[in-house]
Amino acid sequence: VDTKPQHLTIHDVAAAAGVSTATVTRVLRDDPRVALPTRQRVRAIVSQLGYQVNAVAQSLRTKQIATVAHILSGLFPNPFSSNVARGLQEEATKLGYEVLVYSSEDSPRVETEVVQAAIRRRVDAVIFTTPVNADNVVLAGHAGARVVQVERSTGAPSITVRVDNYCGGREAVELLLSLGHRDIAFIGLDPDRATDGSIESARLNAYLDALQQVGARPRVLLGQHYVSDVASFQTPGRLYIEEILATDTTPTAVFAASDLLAAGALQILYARGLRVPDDISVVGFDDTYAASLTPPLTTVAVPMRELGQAALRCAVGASLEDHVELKSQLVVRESTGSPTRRQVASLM
Amino acid sequence: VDTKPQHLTIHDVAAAAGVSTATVTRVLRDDPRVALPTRQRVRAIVSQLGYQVNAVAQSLRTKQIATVAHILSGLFPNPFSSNVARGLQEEATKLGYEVLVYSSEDSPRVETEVVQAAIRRRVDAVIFTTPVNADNVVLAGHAGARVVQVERSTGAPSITVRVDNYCGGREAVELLLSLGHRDIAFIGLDPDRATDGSIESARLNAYLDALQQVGARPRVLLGQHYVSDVASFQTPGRLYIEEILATDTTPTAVFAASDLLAAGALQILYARGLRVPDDISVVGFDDTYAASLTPPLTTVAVPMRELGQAALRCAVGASLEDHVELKSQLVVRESTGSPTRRQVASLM
DNA sequence: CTGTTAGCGCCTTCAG
DNA sequence: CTGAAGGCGCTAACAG
Repeated sequence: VDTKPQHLTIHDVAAAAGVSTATVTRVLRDDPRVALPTRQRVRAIVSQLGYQVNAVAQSLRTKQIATVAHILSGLFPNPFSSNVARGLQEEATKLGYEVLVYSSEDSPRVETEVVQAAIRRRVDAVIFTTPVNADNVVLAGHAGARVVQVERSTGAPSITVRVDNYCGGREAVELLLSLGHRDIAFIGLDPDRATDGSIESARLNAYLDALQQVGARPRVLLGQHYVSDVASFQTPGRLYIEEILATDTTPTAVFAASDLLAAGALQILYARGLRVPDDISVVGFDDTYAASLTPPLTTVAVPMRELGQAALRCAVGASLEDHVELKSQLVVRESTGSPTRRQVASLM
Repeated sequence: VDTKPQHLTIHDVAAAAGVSTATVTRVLRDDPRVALPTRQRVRAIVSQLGYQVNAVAQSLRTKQIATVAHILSGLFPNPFSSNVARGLQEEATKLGYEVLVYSSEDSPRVETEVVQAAIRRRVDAVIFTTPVNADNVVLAGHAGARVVQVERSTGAPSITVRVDNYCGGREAVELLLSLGHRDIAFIGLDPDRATDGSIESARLNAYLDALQQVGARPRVLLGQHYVSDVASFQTPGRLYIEEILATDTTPTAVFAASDLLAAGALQILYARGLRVPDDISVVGFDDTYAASLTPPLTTVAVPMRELGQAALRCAVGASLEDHVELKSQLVVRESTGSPTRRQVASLM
């Protein structure tokens, strides 16, 4: 390792093999019209020299970029974004694409900048895992890139990949109902305060509809306490559950709209000496932290990786549909059980 | 939006502005030797047309790639990798670089492939957050890229960025000691079974040394149960703590070599009806899951984001040092307390 | 089957 | 201060 090991070019290879550069390219690209001996000789030289084509020159010439941009929000890293990113990665590798990752840092200005950077790179597609500003998704589209919005989306038209939150919510609440619970509280973020409240609405409506169907009275606690710091995302869960515990009758179950909210709730319940699920059942949503919590949390698993995979497939045109909707899955762990006699008695 | 909006070139801009392409470039690159009126006219055309330079052509010509490759292990996504990735991202944006993310999937073969892909792209640097095979880091170096290994490293020489795990471990155990604990168990992975056991060793040795200094007897439970599935990483923690609880005397505190292990331990403790920290104190390591656990876990915070930032700075030559070592930080939460009379009595 | 030629879009001497 | 010309490394006609 000396100073700056200049990269080899096809000219070097051509010279070493005693052929023209055109022949080298043909061998590299598996063009059949090259005599076998020539082919072998070139191959030998290539591997002997350790030559690697210059993908930059190649892209310029062929206009094949084989790269997609993945723009994450400022929330990254969180399990959701990370898992989506991972799925995307996997699928990209599988299909021969590479991924440029950017973060919008939740700022429209920064988002514009990264979209422009992606455009300059002439990426084939721009995938937003939580876009900030509709104009930016339009901008990406105008530049000729395919555009995909994952889970959350602005009004801007594009391919979308999301999960059926309503259905997942129904399953969660219906599990509680089937266990015998009738006094079930809901804690979640206020749909109207979120950038795109559709996820929050779906989960909340699923809860309301499920209760209504059996004539149970809802108890909704919507987050006024929005906390943007990932490190203290449990805090709202703690606050909501405290409000609930301050009422005359404690519900027999709580449906938290996210695992993080549930985590906060579990902490308070523990501090108050209430056992889960003996004294109160808890269900989460996402299946991000669920398995690590105490007790292991029953939750609705969002197929994060699959979202990423689907997003990539759409991004490179390997999918027929333009609007994919994936199903969530209920995962029953140890935080749910039937209401005990004690609880039922206290309700009378 | 018609069919395929051809990208504009510098020629289009030049024609529209009635100047040569050379002038357009100069304006774009803020070359001072362009008359003000000309400059303004070109600028106007550029923004009016929405022209964006073709970074591919630009890179080919200038040989400035301004891109680094970040190769993650198959463990990704986990909070560690994700946070490192995030720090890297931030710093890259700040310094004008872009990041290509790859995953080695823990396979030497795949790792070789992604390193080659990075080389073909002529990236300025290759950053490994958990390299698999030393040959691949050598390969990257041979190709003229700067190479950085984060936290774990193979024997191959390169820039390294890591954290002082020994020091962090000492602080954790010394906290327990200062609280009055003398019977402290250690649960962790066996250093000899890890790819690069230096992290595991450092944490274990810190524990052993700290106990030795006060003459306390160590109780080490090393993981024979290695689980590679992220979804069930709590499992080992559960198994180890069960082994501990099966002994005659229960320790008054447990030092878990990672938050995930601690999470598993907390779950078992809860199931057995033991209160934390009243009956037993628990300390973790990493500060990944700690804040979400029940009770909020006292742990040693690893500066993951800072690792990523430092890695990027080293990767682009913006750092003076070639071997960075960052300090961890003890974060005291609610899982630690003094041993109670009951515990002390039971030890007699 | 193989070589020659002409660019991809941009930047950078070198002249004017 | 501005333009013309050449070339980065590779590929795709087009000839032989």
